[in-house]
Amino acid sequence: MDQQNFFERVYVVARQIPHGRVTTYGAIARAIGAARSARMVGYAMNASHYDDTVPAHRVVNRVGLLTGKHHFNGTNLMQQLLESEGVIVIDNKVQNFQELFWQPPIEEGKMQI
DNA sequence: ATAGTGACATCGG
DNA sequence: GCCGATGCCACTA
Repeated sequence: MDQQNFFERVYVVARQIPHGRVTTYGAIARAIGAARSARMVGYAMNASHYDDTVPAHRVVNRVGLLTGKHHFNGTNLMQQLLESEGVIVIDNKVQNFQELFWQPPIEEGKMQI
């Protein structure tokens, strides 16, 4: 299928993020069965700029910090988008991150649970 | 084929 | 509890 590429797999999962929720790079990495490729998830997100169907602004690091905001239109666009969805963001950090955190469906076949 | 890089995560001091 | 260093894997040059 299309998800033969690592990037596309990341996009598929990222698109599953519910509106007003956030997730982490590591969570996505695990969801696609590449728990140790969290860095690549962010890398894939960078390429997602060509695909506006990927809500990269809903993906943050494990502490809820908007590390990738610098890659957006250069300003607080990422924060604005999150706040627009009801996510409180203060100082580039997601508030209630633990509550808003959404765990993507783990592909059980890819990873041992 | 090798080397360098990166929007993370984890361990150690 | 905070800061520094290391590991990790896929992509690009």
